[in-house]
Amino acid sequence: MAENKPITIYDIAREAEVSPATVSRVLTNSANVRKDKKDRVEALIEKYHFKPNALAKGLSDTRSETIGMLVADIRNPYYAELYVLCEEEAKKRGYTMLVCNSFGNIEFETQQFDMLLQHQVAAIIHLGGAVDDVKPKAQYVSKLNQMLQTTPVVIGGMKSVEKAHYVTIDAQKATELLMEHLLALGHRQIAILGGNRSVNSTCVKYRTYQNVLEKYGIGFRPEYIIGGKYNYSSGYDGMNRMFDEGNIPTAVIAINDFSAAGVIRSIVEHGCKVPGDISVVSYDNTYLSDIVLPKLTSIDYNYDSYGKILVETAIAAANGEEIQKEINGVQVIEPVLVVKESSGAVKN
Amino acid sequence: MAENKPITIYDIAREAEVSPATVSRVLTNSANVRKDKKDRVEALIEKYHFKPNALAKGLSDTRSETIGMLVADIRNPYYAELYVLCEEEAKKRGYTMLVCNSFGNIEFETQQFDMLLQHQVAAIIHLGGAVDDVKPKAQYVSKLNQMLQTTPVVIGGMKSVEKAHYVTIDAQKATELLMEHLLALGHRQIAILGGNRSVNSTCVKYRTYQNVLEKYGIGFRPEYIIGGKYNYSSGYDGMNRMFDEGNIPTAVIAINDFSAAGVIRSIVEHGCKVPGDISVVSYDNTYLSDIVLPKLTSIDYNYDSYGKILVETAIAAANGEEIQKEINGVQVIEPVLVVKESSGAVKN
DNA sequence: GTGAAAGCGCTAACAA
DNA sequence: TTGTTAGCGCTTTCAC
Repeated sequence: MAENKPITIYDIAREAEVSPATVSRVLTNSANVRKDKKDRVEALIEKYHFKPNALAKGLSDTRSETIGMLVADIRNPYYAELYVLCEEEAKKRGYTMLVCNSFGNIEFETQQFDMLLQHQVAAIIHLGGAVDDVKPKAQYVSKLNQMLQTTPVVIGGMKSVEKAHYVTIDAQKATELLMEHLLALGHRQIAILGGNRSVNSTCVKYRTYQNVLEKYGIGFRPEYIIGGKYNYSSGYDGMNRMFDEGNIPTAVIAINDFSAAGVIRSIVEHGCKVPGDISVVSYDNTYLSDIVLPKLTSIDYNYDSYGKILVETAIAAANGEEIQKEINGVQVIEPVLVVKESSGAVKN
Repeated sequence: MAENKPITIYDIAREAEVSPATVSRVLTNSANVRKDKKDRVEALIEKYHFKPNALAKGLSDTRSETIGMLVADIRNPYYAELYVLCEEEAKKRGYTMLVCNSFGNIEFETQQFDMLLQHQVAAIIHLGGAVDDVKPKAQYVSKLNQMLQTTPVVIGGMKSVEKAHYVTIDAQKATELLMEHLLALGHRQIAILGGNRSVNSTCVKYRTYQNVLEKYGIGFRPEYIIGGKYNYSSGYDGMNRMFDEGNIPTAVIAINDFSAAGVIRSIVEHGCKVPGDISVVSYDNTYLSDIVLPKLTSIDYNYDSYGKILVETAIAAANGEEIQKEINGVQVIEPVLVVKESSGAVKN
């Protein structure tokens, strides 16, 4: 069963007739080494497929080269996409990503933080879960503060604690884009569906929704705000409820692509057409939005730069650098409206 | 910027007036420690939120407690699901998962393997990418053999190298289930769409498809085998081609849920109904199959036990144990047909 | 330019 | 039961 003892710089050093320190030097390229020695060492590294032990490196270095990432659920394409982009950027800069899931459970979240801490990550990127609470849980805030004593944390969410770094989506702008798009199409009966008011961004979305209605002098109907979760069923159930109660809007804003898919199913099952009878738009523009039929008009966040900013900020913070683009600890991600098939002119 | 020096077992030891070894003992629960000392140590651990440095532990231990996992693309719900289940099982057993993506690129794959090796993972689980090649790439086989000298590898795919462990889906059985389901519904014009013959499981699926046709005395039509990739467009384009060429089957087997979604779009765009005019079934039964409209009849793999087996096997192999359930290095995952909405009786 | 040696934080003999 | 000590594999002064 695979039990060859892995080789070390000592083995290389011995065979190359140099000191371990010299091997280390060529490995890290940290100092000049005479050509011939360097060549000999490199040849042996090649010969044995030698890979320096990352644990030992991390131990002696003090500085680690891995970035921890805690997301709510990697199965959600929103997080998966962001993670992949972060990994790409991290790799480009010589870092490794260590991801894990919190599944929105605060106990679990704390455990995962500890795990990341134990692995001496240089910084932590945290998306989803406790970061999104309108009223942050005491346990989370205290854990966060504790972590911040040793490890910088970059949070995708609204600002809560002073020392952390924030990269926040402009949920207000996102909602305005959606509303203005629908209003321009002639919609006046607009519902917003899914999500929980205790979640910061959702709260902002709901509020902005109301503000825009008011601004355009459109009466606000509480039946048009249907809370829920962030999954398929929540969209499906919510829309079914509107049908059942006879409150049928001409357009629905779904809290994300999953719930939009559920909304569409409900609409179709009720014999209506999207967007012919009812328009459906959503936040996130994950690949789901292109798989659903019709393709979803949705809010994109320019994921490429989002991921890049997260990692850049994490690395900069890990090195104790100032983050230039940060205003009062926050960087803002601009949402972009992507119009596809699920929204159309209001039916007369 | 977060620069408090992290505390160590020495700090704890000093303050508790015991030796570092004793602190280590309570940490690992590896030996009896007198109650009062244990209490003092635990109190301090609590007080300082002390978390032992996983790198140091890994270094001294010789044995690491992390399992590396290399998947083709974590954004694919098939891999994401499996990863999450593996993480769960690993956690239950005190292991940490370190995931990364290969994106089907052999160079990249090799790099990621090296990264995992450097991190001294106890074992590697490898899904997708090079594992699936009908004719394994020389570079892959050589890398695999090199890794196997020090680290056990569990592969989700067909057997290629002797020393590795395999957990293989029974693609033949899966295809038989699909075919028999469609045949029972009266279909005789069945197409199979998407995927590449150079991929092992796909190859088996194609072959079995032909065998079943033959067994039932149904003429095989080459126009009904449409290769492609494993994504949405490949399903969409492939189905469009069938319409264009006038080869319109009454049922389509899509290589996975993504391509099935594309197939459905094409069908709907051509004014036909699923399953009224054309039935569509697929492999994998990821959550996509429930989001698509109609919900996809699909092949499930009992992911729970699949993930569990992967991790169990990895850990057992890491500990040099025999894998009981293995037959000649291979464990087989039984596919299960899940009938939903996208398949129905053939149209008369 | 290069080697010797100390140290990163932990575990695991080995003594006591 | 507990402390002392010697590593684990690497980096990094500090001399030379």
